[in-house]
Amino acid sequence: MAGPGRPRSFDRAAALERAMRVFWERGYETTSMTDLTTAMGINSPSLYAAFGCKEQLFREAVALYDATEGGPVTRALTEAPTARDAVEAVLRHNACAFTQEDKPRGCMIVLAATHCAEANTEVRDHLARWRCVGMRELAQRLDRGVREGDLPAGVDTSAVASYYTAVIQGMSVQARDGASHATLTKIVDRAMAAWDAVVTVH
Amino acid sequence: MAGPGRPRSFDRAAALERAMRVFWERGYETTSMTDLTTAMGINSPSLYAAFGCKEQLFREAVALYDATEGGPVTRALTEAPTARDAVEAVLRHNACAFTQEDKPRGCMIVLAATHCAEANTEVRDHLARWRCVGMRELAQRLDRGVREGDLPAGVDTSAVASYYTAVIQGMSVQARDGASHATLTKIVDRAMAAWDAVVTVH
DNA sequence: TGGTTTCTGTGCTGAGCGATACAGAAATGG
DNA sequence: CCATTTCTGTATCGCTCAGCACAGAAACCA
Repeated sequence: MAGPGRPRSFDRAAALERAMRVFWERGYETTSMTDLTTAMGINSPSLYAAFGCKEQLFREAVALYDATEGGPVTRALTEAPTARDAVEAVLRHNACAFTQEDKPRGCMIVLAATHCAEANTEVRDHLARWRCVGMRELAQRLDRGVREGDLPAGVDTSAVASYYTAVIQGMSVQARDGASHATLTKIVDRAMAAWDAVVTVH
Repeated sequence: MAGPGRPRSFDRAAALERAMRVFWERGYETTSMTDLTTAMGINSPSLYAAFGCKEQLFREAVALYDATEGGPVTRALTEAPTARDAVEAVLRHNACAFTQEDKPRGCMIVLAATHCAEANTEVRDHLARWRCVGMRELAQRLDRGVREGDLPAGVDTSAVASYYTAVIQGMSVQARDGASHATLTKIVDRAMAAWDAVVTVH
C-alpha cells in the first residue's frame, strides 16, 4: 500500500466526512475553501493534493452522503414487501433523518445547490441528476409493486413518484426551517393516508 | 414631488422589477452586484443611493415578488367558497406560475436563499419568515373552513397546512429542475385526490 | 547512506466580491 | 446669476475567494 514519498498525515476518509458535513450544512457556493480546510483540519495544498478541487471534493462528498445517508433509504425501498410499505418506510425514515440532533437538517441533495455561480452550473446539474435518480428509483419500486400485484395495473407510477418526491423535498425545506420530527411525522401521516386516493387517480 | 438636486435618471420601480427577476433566477448569494447593475442598467453608486445595500434591495425584491406573484395566491385563498376549493386553486395556480415560459421557475421565496454566507443569516431567516407566513395563511384559511362548516371540527389545520405547504415546496424544487406543467398538474391531482383522507387523519 | 518521491506548511497570486470617494452634471431656490 | 442639493460615471477601496509556488520534511528504494 505504502509507496515512496512522504505519507499523508491525515485520514482521508475522516476528512471527507467532515467536508460532507460542511457542504450539507452550508451548501456548495456558500462554503469557502477556508471553511473546508478548517473543518477538515488540513491546509489548502493538502486538500488540493488529496481531492483535486472544490467541485471534485463536493462530488465525493455527495457520493459519500448517498452511500451513508441514502443507503438506508434505498434498502428500505427494496426490502419492504409492498410498494406502499416501501414508500411509508422511506417517508418515516426521512422524517427522522431530517431532524437528527447532531446532523444538518433536511436532505443534502435537495438543499446543497439550489443555486450556483454562472461558472458552476455543473454542480447544480450534478445534484439535479441525483434528485432525478432518487425519483426514478421510487418509480421503479412502484413498477415492481404493479408487477407483483400489490398495486393495480395502469397506475401512473412516475406521477405517483413525482408526488411523493415532492412531499419529501418539501419536508427537507421545512426541516431546514426548523420543523420538528413531530411536524414531519404529521406530514407523513397525511401523505400515507392519501395512498389509496393517490394511486387510483383517473 | 421634485425637490432640489439632480433628478434620478432611471425608473426605480422598473429597476427593482429587474433586480427581483435576477434574485428569483439566481438566488441571493450567487447574484453579484455586477449581475444586478447590469440587469438594472445602472451603475453601482446609483444602486446604492436608491436601495441602500444588497440586502435591502433583496428585501424590497422579495416584497415586490410577494405583491405581484403572491397576490393572486392570497386572493384565491380568500375568495374561494370552501377550504378545499381554496387549496386546489392555490395548487393549480402554482402549477402554472412555477412553469411560465418567460419567468424563472419555482417560487422565489422557497428557492432564493436556502443557504447564505455566515454573515448573512438574516437573509435566510427573512425568507424563512415569509415561508412561515405563507403556511400560516393557509392554516388560517382552513380554520375558516372549520368555522364555516365545510371542514369537520377537530381537523388539525396546521398539520394539513404543513402537508400542502410541503407539496408546494416540492413543486418548486421540481419546477426548477425542469418539471413540466403537466408533471406539476399530476402532483396537484394527487394532492387533491388525497383531500378527504388528509383532513380526516385520526 | 544518498536519491527519489510525495506530502506539509507558509505565503502568495490574480480575480471578483460588496461597497465608496470623488468630481462633474443637472436639477432647485433665491 | 450663484449657492445648494442630489444624482451620475469613473475609478477605485479593502477583503475574500479558489487555487498554487516553493522549500522543507518524511517516507521509500538502492
